[in-house]
Amino acid sequence: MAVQLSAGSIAAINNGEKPEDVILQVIAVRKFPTGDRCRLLVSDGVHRCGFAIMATQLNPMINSGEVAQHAVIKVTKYFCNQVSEKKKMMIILGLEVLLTAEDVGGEIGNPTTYESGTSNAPAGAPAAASNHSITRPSPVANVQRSAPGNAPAADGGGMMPQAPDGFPNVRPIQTLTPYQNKWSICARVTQKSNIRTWSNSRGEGKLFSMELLDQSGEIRATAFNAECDKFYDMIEPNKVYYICSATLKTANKQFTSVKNDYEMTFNSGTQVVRCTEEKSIPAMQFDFVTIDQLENAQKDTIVDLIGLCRDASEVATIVQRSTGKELRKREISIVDHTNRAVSLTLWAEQAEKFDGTGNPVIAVKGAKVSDFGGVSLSLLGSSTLQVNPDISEAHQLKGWWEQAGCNSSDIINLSNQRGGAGNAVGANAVFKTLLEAKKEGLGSRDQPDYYNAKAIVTLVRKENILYQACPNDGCNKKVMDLNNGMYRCEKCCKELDRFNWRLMLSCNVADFTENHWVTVFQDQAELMLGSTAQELGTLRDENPDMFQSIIAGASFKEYNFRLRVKMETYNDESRLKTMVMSAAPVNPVDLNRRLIKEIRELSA
DNA sequence: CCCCCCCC
Repeated sequence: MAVQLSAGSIAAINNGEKPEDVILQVIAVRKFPTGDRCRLLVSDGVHRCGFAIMATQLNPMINSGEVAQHAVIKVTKYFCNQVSEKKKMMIILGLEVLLTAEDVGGEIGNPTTYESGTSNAPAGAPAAASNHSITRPSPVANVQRSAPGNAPAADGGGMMPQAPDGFPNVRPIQTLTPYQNKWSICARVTQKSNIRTWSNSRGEGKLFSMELLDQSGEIRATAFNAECDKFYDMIEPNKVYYICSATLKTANKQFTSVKNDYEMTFNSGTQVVRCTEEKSIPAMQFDFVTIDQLENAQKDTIVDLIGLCRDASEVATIVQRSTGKELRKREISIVDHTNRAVSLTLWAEQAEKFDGTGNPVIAVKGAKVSDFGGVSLSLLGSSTLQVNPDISEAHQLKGWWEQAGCNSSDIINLSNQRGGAGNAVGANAVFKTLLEAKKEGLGSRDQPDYYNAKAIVTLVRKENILYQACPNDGCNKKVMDLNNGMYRCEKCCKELDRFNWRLMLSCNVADFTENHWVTVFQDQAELMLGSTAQELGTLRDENPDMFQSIIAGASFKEYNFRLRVKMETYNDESRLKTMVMSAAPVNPVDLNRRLIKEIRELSA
């Protein structure tokens, strides 16, 4: 066998040595009853020992079956925790699989169970590891020896920065658990929230939270009330800090995408000191998806994304339905080399400060996927936005844009600006048949329901499709013709000498299950009739035949509709009203794209 | 001790 187990390394590690690149055989994999941590029973050919814990970010290797019983692994990065006086834990932060379970097919050698306190490797086994710890003295380890009160063996092979005075030894974030309290970390703040207040039955207060990153992993930390005041100003995003003495508790995965079983709460004893020797601490880590991958992303997924800002809207004010609060937002359209564009909504300060001039590269961490308009993205309080980050992906995108992207005529927008079913790309768009919508009772609650449906226009009611509307900006209320060349708007309380024609169609739409009457306003109606309201207003009197034929011509076309259903009460009578939010013609190009995709999936 | 993250 070409691969040799690191005989004696289990004893060496338990004796406080730190051999590098330890080659071990996996004897068993055990899942912890809580969380998703895994423990390995490993063998070095001499001893077997269940002291190895896998960092959770390595779990994919277990789930994929790479790390399985009998596989031979090389542990490239690890860290030791002293659990009790005689007991150590080896936390595996990095490993390579040298031989798969099939390659090996059984247990190598005849190892005996390692008993803590056993002196060295038995005679005959090479002391594979001991040289390393002699040739690579660790400054942190030296500090430990001179400070016997501290927990020993906390350096992870001499890679950890030196803690400042009064701080316990620096540990990798991945090794923190609620069961030890003598630790420091040296971590970069990759995300910092605003201060938020809360008030509920359990009380009220304020807090801010942050995400901390080092070489081993990440953790979320929260500072409440007094600690919120104490640390909010000093903690700056992207800077590196030593942190010690905070409370650890199990993270509720429901509320966070941070990859750690635990999270940190600052307490009155928590200390934070800026670290300026920060080179070894990684910067923010992105896990970018390309925009074409969003077509198949589930709604509410959290994603990292990088692309060029091809367009940005002005800041708009909207009213939050639940609270009546005014919110400010800005929509920006992001493109990447997959020739796809997606809309990203920025909120509040981020919306106001954003400057899209010059097509900057936008890197976003932790944006939420929404099914609005097909697929779109929204920033959350926990998201981070970087403009023109100095990373290779950004430079590549800039190059793509200048060479090809800016001239590309075939960029497909996954988010329809009209806010509707769009091109109906995106498996997440909720499509229903008209019968399903009816059976599910959509629109029968207080709030409107929205859904997408593919349907054919069967009939457009000819009567009253046009009305004379107030031309004042954003008013569009029906005006009263005073028959003296003047038109009165009751909303604006003004008499004006002109009006705009506006459309309000009543259409019957049908799919193979059911038909509904729907109302279609201006923009969508113009699209469906292929004429502007102004043209139609003129034609109605000047060329009634053509007017009629335009209306007739709107029938028997197929659309992906975005529909809004709401119960409306008029004269004590309640009935469901369906309104067309958007209508995207089902065009052959999109059909072909979807067919090709479906065929690929079927043949895969 | 929060855990909301909006609107079309």
